[in-house]
Amino acid sequence: MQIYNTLERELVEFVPRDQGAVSMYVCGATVQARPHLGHGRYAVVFDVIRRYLSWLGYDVTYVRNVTDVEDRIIAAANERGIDTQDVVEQSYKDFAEAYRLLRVEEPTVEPWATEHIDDMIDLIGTLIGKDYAYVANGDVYFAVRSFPEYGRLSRQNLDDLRAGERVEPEEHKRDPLDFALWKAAKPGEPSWESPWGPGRPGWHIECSAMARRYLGDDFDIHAGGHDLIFPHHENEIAQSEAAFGTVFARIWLHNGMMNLGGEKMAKSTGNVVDLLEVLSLHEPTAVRLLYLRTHYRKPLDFTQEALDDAEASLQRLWAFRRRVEGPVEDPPDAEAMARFRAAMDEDFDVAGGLGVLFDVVRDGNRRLDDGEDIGGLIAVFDEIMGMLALDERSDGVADLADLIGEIAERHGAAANVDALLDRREQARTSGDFEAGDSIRDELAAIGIVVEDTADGARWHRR
RNA sequence: GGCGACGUGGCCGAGUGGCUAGGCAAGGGUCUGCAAAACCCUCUACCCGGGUUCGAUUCCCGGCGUCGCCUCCA
Repeated sequence: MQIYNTLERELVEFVPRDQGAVSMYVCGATVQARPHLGHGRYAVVFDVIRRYLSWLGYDVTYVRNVTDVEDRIIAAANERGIDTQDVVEQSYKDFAEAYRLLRVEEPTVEPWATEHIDDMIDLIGTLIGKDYAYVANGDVYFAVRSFPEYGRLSRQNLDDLRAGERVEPEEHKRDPLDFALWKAAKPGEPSWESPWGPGRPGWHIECSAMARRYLGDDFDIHAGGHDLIFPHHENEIAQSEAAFGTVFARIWLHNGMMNLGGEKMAKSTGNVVDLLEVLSLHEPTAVRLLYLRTHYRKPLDFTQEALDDAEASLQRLWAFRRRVEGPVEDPPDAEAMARFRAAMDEDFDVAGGLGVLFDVVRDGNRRLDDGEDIGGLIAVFDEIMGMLALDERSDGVADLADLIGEIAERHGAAANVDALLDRREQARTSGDFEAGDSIRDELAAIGIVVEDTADGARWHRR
């Protein structure tokens, strides 16, 4: 299997540290506000990579952190006049709900930054002890120029960086490029005791501390958004490798940004689409498919057309599966399965894999029309759809039963769709098409599509 | 200014040194009381200019364009 490693800027053969197991760390969200579409993308894209590795048989340890102490959380709390804890709690709930709707699997471990302050303090102490970091007025900074490898990930030359133009006046850095490991407490901010006085951790240190705690040194995959390459991931490498003298992460994966109107979606610019809103207006699985249609490393422009497109193609997939009832016993068609794997093995080319899936659908439909048995293709289909977690709808329309009940009452049927369809059939055979059509229309109005087939009427949700 | 990515048919979007990716839309058809849904068929593209090659959308060089990072960011 080949994976694109940002560190090398090329495809590398994947060889895990421990045979049969994969250790993976993903930079999760800073819980400061509601998630936008970009957050959904990183979550889904790395979820699929994780699922694929598991599907291949690897025992995957998947760590995704929660940043619950950070400048923007404090800013959000001040702005709204509430406690930082309330900001964190609400935002975390929103993220969790979005992940659930998108069918993102729970991480193996979900460490919270504030629960690992001791680990961070230890790490900072080690860095100071090795002269990679220094204390200044209660702050602790990492001395970038003490780490010769600095800039390797982002291909940046220290002298070319434009940092320093925005150094805050209260900072006491020796070099403008130095970054904070520990920030001295300010009034009204959450703080913890430390050997350097009360304060709170800088942003980058948490990932170094938590990744090491749960995955050790030299773990397999570190993933995150493309915008994290510099400075976040660059700084993580510097901290970890300076402190422990070992390789931090072997492979770095970065997902492309979600764009809106051709420009990056980011809260700071207001150029965002609210994720939970989209998920409430559209089938979440279609949003998942939207993310998956584009290779994870490329930018993805969000448009209504693109989402409608994804929704329509998802309907095609589901419609195919509806043509064959129940699970199949047959072994998956080997050729199709191999084509799918070949695509996925080349840097997780999910879009290419979806092409294989649609080939299976077309081929399957054709052979079904000819009255052939297509168990082997259905098995492939189920395998792939299950692996990608596209196999079922994921919304929570709870009041659908009530709506069906209302319709049933009007037509004197039992309160379920099948009874209504029986009713419609009676009406049609007695020539009362008006009554029959009315049932059909009313069901359509609540999102239930009636299909008349050679074997009678069937229904499904739109 | 430095670093980097990308430019594929109406739209979206994989991939490849020579052999129709795929999806959506559109057009045609099958089915049907009507309709819908569903299914089938059709639609042969790779920014521009050089170069390498028997042959380039695919490799190399240059240009143009779009975007990202260099400040918080998935």
